[in-house]
Amino acid sequence: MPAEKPETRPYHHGDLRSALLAAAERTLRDKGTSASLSLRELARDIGVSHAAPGRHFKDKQALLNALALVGYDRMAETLEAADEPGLPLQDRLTTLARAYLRFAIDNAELLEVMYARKHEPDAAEQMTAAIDRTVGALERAVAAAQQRGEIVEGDPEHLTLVVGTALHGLASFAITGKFTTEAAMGSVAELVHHLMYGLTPR
Amino acid sequence: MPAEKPETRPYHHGDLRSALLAAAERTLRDKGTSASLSLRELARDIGVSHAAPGRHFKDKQALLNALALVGYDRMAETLEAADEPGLPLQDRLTTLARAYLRFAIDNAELLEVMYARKHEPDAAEQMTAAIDRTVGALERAVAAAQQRGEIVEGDPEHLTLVVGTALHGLASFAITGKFTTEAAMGSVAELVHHLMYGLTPR
DNA sequence: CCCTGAATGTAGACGCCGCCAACAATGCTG
DNA sequence: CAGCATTGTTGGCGGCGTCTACATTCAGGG
Repeated sequence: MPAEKPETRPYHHGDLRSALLAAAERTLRDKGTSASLSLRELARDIGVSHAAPGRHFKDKQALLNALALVGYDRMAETLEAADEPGLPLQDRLTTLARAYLRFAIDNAELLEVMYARKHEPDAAEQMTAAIDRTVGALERAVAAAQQRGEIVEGDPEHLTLVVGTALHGLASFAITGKFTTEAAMGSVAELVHHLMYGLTPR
Repeated sequence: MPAEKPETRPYHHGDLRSALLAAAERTLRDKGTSASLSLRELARDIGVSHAAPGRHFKDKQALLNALALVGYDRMAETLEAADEPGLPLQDRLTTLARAYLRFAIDNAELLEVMYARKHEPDAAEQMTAAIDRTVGALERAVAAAQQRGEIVEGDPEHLTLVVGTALHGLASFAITGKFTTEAAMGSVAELVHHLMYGLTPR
């Protein structure tokens, strides 16, 4: 019988790439910001050498990019799961808005990585595609309502922009601490109402 | 005649704190992101020792906080200068929106620092005050229009939120590259129109 | 006018980091 | 099963933020 555990580590991890992304997300949640996230620490947590991450991500930014894509995927899934195509637009938007806001608040650190203004050179197209998928949920809702004559005519993309910007802005405010979670969630219904009916009297 | 310039450096810089902030902003503009901003490099640029910045900012985050406050100040000034209180709300908002968007695009890196979700412990109140001053420009416009009966009744703060979130969201999209500058600027008028009159037919 | 303490800048060190290159173990495929 | 690509390890380089001890300058009261 060997003096030490023989199979402590099989030399090859098996799926180090996924393990790194998972560890990064967990650490991100704990530390609270992406700046204090170190490849060496991730490697330590997982139990591989400090240079091992380099085999899967050419540099730290590459890992952050991959993490952002994971985030977009998860966000799109969340929105698609929350969507209720049967509802009239106002209720449907309110539902989507709540889901987005909830996700943003629960994953604030991940959003920071996703919205970081620095993965421009490459990976930009993957990023764009991921964003479009997210916005798609809103766009479908708006387009459907428009076809039912529920809302004004015009380029659906422009109308979606109104909702998208408001929503994104609200989430930003909530994340950066201008609101409490409750205040932000509580504002959603009224916000959507104003978007639907405008600021001028009828 | 002395062999070397006698007054190359007066030992005490005079206003190192301001010099650091200025250098930081310049470097930020060049490098493009706040992550690659080093106290040691700033010190080198200015010509002081690597530990000198520590006399004015207890750590790197403290410098970023101060930089954020500078940014908020400048932004508020920009908005206040652009505001035209005489205009009807729609035009007034469009003007303010354009000014905000222009500032955001021209100072994208600074905005990244301002909206960073990490200076929570202290400095939070200064930050909040700075943000309120910025939002104040919008709030005044909305309140004035409301008093003139131009727009619906209700808590002005809530109505301002509608405009504020949409604006902030649009700026975020523009900054992170979802739009070109022109596309974003071109969307402003229509966006404000939809905010004023809503999505539902009249 | 100098003396003394507070501000401000310097020099050096510590530990951490990202990244690179050389080497070792493993998996895969012909 | 031989050989090559993949994956992980070790060691090292330079840069970073921060701390401590020390040097210089400034400012104000005797």
